[in-house]
Amino acid sequence: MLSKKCKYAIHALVYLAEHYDQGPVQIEEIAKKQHIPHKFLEAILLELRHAEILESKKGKGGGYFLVKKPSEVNLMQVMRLIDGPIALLPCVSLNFYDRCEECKNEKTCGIRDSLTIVRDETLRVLEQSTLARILRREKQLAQK
Amino acid sequence: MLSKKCKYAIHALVYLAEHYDQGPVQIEEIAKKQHIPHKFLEAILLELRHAEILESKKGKGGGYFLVKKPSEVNLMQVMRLIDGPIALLPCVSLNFYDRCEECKNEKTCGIRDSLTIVRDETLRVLEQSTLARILRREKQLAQK
DNA sequence: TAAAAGCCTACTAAATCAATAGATTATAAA
DNA sequence: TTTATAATCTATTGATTTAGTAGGCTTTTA
Repeated sequence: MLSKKCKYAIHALVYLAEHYDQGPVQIEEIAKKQHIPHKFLEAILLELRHAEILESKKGKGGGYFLVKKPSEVNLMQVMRLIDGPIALLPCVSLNFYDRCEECKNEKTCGIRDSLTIVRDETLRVLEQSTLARILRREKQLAQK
Repeated sequence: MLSKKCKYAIHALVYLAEHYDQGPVQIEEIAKKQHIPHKFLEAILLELRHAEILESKKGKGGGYFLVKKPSEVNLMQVMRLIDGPIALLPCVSLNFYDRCEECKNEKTCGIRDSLTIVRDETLRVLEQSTLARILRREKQLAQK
């Protein structure tokens, strides 16, 4: 399961994608609209800024805004950044690989083989899930 | 990520599938062969017994054995049992559903929509990953 | 009847999660 | 140039989960 932090991050990003190219949005506004604790959100947005997904402006009229286009930010990036590995075991992870102590032979491990398929399918879907796509889908669903 | 407990459970089950129809296997044997702490494994196997995947025999010559066929036990069942939800958010879970406090409208949530696809793909693969299939795959990989 | 082997209850140390507090720094407008 | 605004940084904290451990109890079979 995703951590609350990661869920908050996604909601905040979708909100900022809705306000793309409309100038900075204050933490407080996002916090209120998305029901996220202000101080917690502060830390999350800072992390997204360090990852160069967001940028910020201080002082009056300041706030956060997307530096990447909504079509260039996807859930795979965000989840890896906030929660770490997407694979179900470290020995199956692409970005956070760690060898499996139990396995005698990683090459012939049947569990690993199954979980590699899960990983690849998951990555494929998450990579396609851009902020732009999420917004588009929301509008589609709202019309019905 | 899966918990260690869940990883241990899967390894133990694969081991028992290898010894299917060969009488009870003692906890100690599985613990040693799979490098799992004895007492921890005890608790895990008990849980699998309560879920009617395993059965046990007490006393000398006792131990654990599969009651289901290796082709009837899959990773979806085991993961749900040990780690709970497979979906990435509670509001997307089939077996552990919990409503999302942040969303105004769950029906039109674009995040939910993406994660529902991830869930379905993951379930599809995990359900196909039976103990029988894992064993078969290990033999295949070993031959190469 | 004694040894073997699983069963059950309780406890604990360490890590992670979900925040909160408070002081600091940068910016813009008055 | 001051003041209000808003992000930044450091640090601490309580709750929960994870990954076990300890120890006695019960059942079975040789």
